[in-house]
Amino acid sequence: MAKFLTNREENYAQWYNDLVIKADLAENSAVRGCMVIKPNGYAIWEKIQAELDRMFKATGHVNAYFPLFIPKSFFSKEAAHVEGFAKECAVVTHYRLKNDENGKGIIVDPAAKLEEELIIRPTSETIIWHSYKNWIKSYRDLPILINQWANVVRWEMRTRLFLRTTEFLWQEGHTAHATREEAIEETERMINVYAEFAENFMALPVIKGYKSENERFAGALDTYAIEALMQDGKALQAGTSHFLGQNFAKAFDVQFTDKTGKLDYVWATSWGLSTRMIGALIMAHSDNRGLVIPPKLAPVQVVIIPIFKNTEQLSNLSAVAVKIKSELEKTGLTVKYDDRDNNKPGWKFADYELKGIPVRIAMGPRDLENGTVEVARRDTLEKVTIPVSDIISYIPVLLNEMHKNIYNKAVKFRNENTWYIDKWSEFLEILDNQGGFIMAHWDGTPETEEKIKEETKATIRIIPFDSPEEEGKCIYSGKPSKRRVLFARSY
RNA sequence: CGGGGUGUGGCGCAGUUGGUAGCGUACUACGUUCGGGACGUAGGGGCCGGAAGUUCGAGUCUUCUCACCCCGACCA
Repeated sequence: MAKFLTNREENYAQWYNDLVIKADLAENSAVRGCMVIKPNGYAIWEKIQAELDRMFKATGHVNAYFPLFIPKSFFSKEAAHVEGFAKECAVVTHYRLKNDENGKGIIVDPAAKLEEELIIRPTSETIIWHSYKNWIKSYRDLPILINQWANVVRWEMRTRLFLRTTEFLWQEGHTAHATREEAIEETERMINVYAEFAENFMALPVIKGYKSENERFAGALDTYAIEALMQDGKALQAGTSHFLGQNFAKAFDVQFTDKTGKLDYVWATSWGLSTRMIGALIMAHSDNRGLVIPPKLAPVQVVIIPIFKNTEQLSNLSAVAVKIKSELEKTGLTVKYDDRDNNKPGWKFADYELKGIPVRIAMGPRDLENGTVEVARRDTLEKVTIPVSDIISYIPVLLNEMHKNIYNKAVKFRNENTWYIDKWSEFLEILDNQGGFIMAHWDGTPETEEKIKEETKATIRIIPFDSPEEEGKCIYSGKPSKRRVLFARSY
């Protein structure tokens, strides 16, 4: 096994895996490709959930829940959709076990075979549209703006903690609209929500854009995505929003009567964001000391550590610490006071750095005498000593400042690793050396994209919304192109 | 599914030409410590991933098998 945090350049994947495990976020479970999300990891997910949920509700959405199982027949109604997911589905075929007559233990009871197999949802479009059919008769029933927090299963060949697990947690929004324009507007609205979330809460700069035809969601007319750059130069798709057109409405026969009394199919969108975001957070911000959790998503934002020789000193320190804790909590922060005496302060410092707690307040007898505390920030590891009376005003400002700093650092990294390239040789050279985002011209054909993928493993991550029009020649074919697209190797 | 690697106390590892398992860390107790991952003393914990075989004797050799990790293939 690789040594913890020592071989980052040699093997980023291993470094990442070690970090996840050392920081106590997750571990492999007994089930192939599945992970146990441990309390430290789940707490981050809960913060992500809370913020996203707030944003969804602010944009008019409500939560609901649909079944885990999807009858096989539902799944095959939309041709492109089944094509896209067929290869990675877990299928339930029986509903009962029994004791083997030959003493071989528990076996599947052959008599309990399901007449129709059930698919464990890889995504919920089909089962949701089956319900929507019954809910929608008139334009007055629209729009339907529903989100679901759920688990899904995709039987990928290769898995990695948080980034691609067989089972993962996510939210999936499924909306139904009376008009094409309204649905497109919703698709755009939600990709903007995701981008805003990434930047304001994850401190993660992202690029918004369209997916190319090859990379589009199975069954969508258009897929918008946000892409982020990880520290090893690979791209990570962090959230997607799909304009589904009338594909699912037609597949599930969902028609409504419009204002003029005419029948029409409903327009749809879907959008999702998963526990992969935790992976993005880890890979984007962490350093060789461990995690760096952006302050707004940190389950514990401030930890107070007393430095003491005996119980008398501890109780003197505790009196002050507890007061600081409750004062900070009144401002809405989550604060932990760690007065355990089974670990030395130095051990605690290192441990909380590994776990990415944004701010550490240390206080010992010397501070008590001077009426001060030592405040250390995780992002820069800088320490300052300030008067106790300043803490309440100091910490919130510091946390804001840290968010900005972490974000700016990520922006700087991305800018330094974004290349505007016009020569194929340079394209190859950059992929082999430092990686990163490559902005290059493309002739717009799936064939060219496919060939580039075959030769370099790089794909078009996104056609940025804000990519300006300019005349150019395709980096691969030399044919004319009107704008640059974003190429990268990805997870 | 192909290529490579690893399976030995909770975690990280060593174990030579086969001789009946050890180190670091963690854990327990006591004492001394406590401003950047403390120290001493004394303890507890492993039939060496599993199965079969060779042998007087297998962590070590052979065959089979399982699991995990990395690289590919695959991946809204």
